[in-house]
Amino acid sequence: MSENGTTRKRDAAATKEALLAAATELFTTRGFDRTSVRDIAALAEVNQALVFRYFGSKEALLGAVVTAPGRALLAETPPGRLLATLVRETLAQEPGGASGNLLLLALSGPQDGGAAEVLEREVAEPLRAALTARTARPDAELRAELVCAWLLGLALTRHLRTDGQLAKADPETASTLVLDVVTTLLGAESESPTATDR
Amino acid sequence: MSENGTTRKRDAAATKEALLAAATELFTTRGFDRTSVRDIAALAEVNQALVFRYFGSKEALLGAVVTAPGRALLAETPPGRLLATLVRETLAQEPGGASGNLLLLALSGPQDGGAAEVLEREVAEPLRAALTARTARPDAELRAELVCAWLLGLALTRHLRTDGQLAKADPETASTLVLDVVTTLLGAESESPTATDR
DNA sequence: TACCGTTGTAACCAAGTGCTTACAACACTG
DNA sequence: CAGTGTTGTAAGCACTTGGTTACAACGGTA
Repeated sequence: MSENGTTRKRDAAATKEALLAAATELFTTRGFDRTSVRDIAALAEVNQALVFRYFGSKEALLGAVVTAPGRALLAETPPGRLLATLVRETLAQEPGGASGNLLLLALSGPQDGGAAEVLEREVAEPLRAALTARTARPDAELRAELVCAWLLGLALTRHLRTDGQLAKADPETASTLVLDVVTTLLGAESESPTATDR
Repeated sequence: MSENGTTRKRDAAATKEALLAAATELFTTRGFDRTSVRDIAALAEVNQALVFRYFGSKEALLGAVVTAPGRALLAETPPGRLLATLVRETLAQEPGGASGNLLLLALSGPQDGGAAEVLEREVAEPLRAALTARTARPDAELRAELVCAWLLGLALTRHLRTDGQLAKADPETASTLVLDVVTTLLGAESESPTATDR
């Protein structure tokens, strides 16, 4: 029996999801190492042994947490709109919010087989491909990577500098500014640079 | 006596520095939580209790580690050259190297009073000031922050994507590309955009 | 009803953590 | 020489960690 004296309802799917939600919350706010399996289980109101039953290990739980949003984003966004969508969503995200935390979590995690790899495979790589395809320049790939780097920096800046200009500015204004420059960098093959990627 | 049977030479300054060097090495490669005080002491070939004698706590050691390079860079670079210097050094840093690790360490650390704050105060803030001063535009501050964000993204991309285009490309080519675009963004008040900030 | 696989629980383990403390070895000063 | 403050050492404390295990409660089936 749990601390309240009753035995929990038997619902594997529900407890698995509760665990996943709690882990996402704690990993993104405190980081991986500063979050214990017991913390996660407590927040999910679940016995800590169940983490190992359902996910195998703490590390695997992290994998599950970090894989989900990447796949979701890629699944629901057509490749042609990736750039504009990402720029707008990046600059519209709440400063200090969860998605920025998740990004940092992924980046500072283990390089191989970890969160960063998923992010690279599921988001960055398709994005670069889409950007590269837009231009005929010989150094298209480099330029695409420069743009991706900017996107990364923008996301982190918006997340970390909660009272900076980027956080205060109108998302649409900033997006336009960025997209203009990006268009220049990628080679303005379009006549209406502000409406690219549509 | 230490493990080899002898007593260590008495040199407070030297052991303190050895500790600092070892901590920098381990913190940047493994991260803060995955590095134990005993690990640091072992690498420095010093008794672990000395960490607490000289730095007070593990957290304070991190502070010392992270404060040093920021102050050094700002001290030896004239404000007018900050941008060009940073772009060039960022794009010339060895992929996967120490400075990128230090950056990630700072960003994922605690927000308040931690490494990120020092970095902001000692590097980012003066840089933004220098960039803002260059332009008469009303949204100069926003544009400066966009540039800083790019710099951050570039540093991280170069660090993390060790076999990406940015890592492979000629640093000077990439720098020129970036500086060109940045000059456009900040308003091309100069006649020779590639030689800005000199 | 009896059975059995699934789900949940508590107690536990071995290893490691940051940090403290009592003490020994040394280098100075008088 | 004795006395004193500094530097280094070993042992240990109190606690947390990820992970395991033996077992109880349950729900479906036959």
